Amino acid sequence: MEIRTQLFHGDAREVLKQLPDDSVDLIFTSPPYADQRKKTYGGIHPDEYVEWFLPISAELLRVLKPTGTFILNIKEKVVKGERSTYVIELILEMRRQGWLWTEEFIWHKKNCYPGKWPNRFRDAWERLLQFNKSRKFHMYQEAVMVPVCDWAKTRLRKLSETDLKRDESKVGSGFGKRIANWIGREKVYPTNVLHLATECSNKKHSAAFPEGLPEWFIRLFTRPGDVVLDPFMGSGTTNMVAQRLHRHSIGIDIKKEYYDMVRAELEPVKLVLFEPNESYGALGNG
Amino acid sequence: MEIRTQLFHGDAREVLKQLPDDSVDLIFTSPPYADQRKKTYGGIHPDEYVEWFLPISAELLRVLKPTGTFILNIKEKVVKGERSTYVIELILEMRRQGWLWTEEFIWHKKNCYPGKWPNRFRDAWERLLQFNKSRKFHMYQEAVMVPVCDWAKTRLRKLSETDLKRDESKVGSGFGKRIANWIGREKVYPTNVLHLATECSNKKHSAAFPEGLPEWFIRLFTRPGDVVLDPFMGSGTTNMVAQRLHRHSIGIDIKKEYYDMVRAELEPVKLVLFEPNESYGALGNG
DNA sequence: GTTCCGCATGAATCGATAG
DNA sequence: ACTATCGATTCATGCGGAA
Repeated sequence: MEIRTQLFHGDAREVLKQLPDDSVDLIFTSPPYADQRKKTYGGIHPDEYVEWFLPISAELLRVLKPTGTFILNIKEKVVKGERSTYVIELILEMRRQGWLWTEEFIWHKKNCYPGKWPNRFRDAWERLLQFNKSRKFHMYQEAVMVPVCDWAKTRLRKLSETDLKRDESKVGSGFGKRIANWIGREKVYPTNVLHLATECSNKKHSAAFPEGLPEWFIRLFTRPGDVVLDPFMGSGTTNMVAQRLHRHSIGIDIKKEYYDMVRAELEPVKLVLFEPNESYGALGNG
Repeated sequence: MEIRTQLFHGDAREVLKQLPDDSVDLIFTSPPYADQRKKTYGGIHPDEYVEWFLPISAELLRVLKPTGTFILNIKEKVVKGERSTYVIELILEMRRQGWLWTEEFIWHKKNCYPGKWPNRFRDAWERLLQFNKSRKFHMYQEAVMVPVCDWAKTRLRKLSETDLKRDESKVGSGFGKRIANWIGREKVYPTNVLHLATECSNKKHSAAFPEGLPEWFIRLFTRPGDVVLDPFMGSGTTNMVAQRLHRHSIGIDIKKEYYDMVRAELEPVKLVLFEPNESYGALGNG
């Protein structure tokens, strides 16, 4: 099967208008957090965040198939000692827009940012908000089943603590490279808590989230040949994983630097490129 | 030190009015969850939940010391395939009431309720919303420090007692010996994710949360001799832990059956009982 | 080819200092 | 008074180099 990876350089608010209605199976994205990443993106003030995001989510609602799913990775920052409320306000506003707030997954970050403060602990989790267009959405639960946890007993004696620890962290995601070893064993369905480590000091590309995160949701909500969209692709993790899993994908980023980087890393034969100075072609469904 | 445990039988909305201003150091509670079935005793309809809770949170704001903390254990239900929004609406309304939404802890339930649904996974987490009256609240972080590396802690908890007590000579791998080494290691501050198992032990009454949950917050936000309040005490887990940790505590429940049960279980000499037909005495501060 | 050890690096947050 | 910038704090992880 020929897999297309379409990259766009431009503002998500504008580029999304070029995409046809009901054409995407999964939207997985991690938009710039409020006042975060000022150097790379502009940095949106917490008070303006909902207002900024709503036009985008309106377009996302339009391009998503009725059976599709939108996963929004986000976490509110602390302002003056309080958690900001823009994320929960966004949930309420998106429901008014027509979205269904189906579920909230938790990404439990195994290695969170260090630090010590007198009034709070380190923040070790982020939200993965699941929105849907209708109650009848596609979900392929078997694709993310995890082995039962009796493996530990058999491996405990052989492995060093270091190996044990590292294997375990991968088991939490269900996507350790040793997963092949567990094929044939009894498997169970996962929960709505994902236990992954952030990928730090990965020199090639520093992503906001580990590959295991989009991988889990791509497996869960799409099949090979489906279309995955990330309107804030950043280093392109979502598109890279989609390509590896044989899903078509669309990536958008406002930063030329990211656009160029992802273009260089993804397999060229599968790429379809769109730049602002070109005329946008019609996009077919996957 | 003489520790008082005051139990009230009655409606929290009424009983709380009897408590003096600025007299409580920590409120830890898990209120009755919303229930769609209107007939259910004690259940509040999701649409009426915020309206029902706000008068109570107003009283809680009054009785809490300016340096105190309110921990609200709650999780929204699924209604017609969607997560209800009453919890996030409650956060917004409580802020308007004057509360500061300081933090949201996650209780990651190690063994969550089993089950399978076509469109969602098992729910393995609950919210622990931290509200404060002012930005200067007491926090005793050293009381909840954990051994280095979360995996070490997890490993320790997972091991059975025999594993821990086992003579190192019997363990060819040296695993037991290494466990002992970790115990003496340096400790670090925890994160805002708590990884506790639900208690499925042989308890007569099923508690909404394990003892470890109130214990962690009681240690974190109070010192011995401080006052802990649970306006929906249920089986009295919060008060039981408070008593064990030498904190004064106040428990309220509308169900006579719970009130009687907790009264029977807590150490009688430390109890101060209040029933609706008695005149409420003045309550001293801890 | 393993195992072990050292080190850089994070979607962070606070408090102080400066405009 | 209010916002902007900066240093200090802190720890799990992956990577590279050494034994």
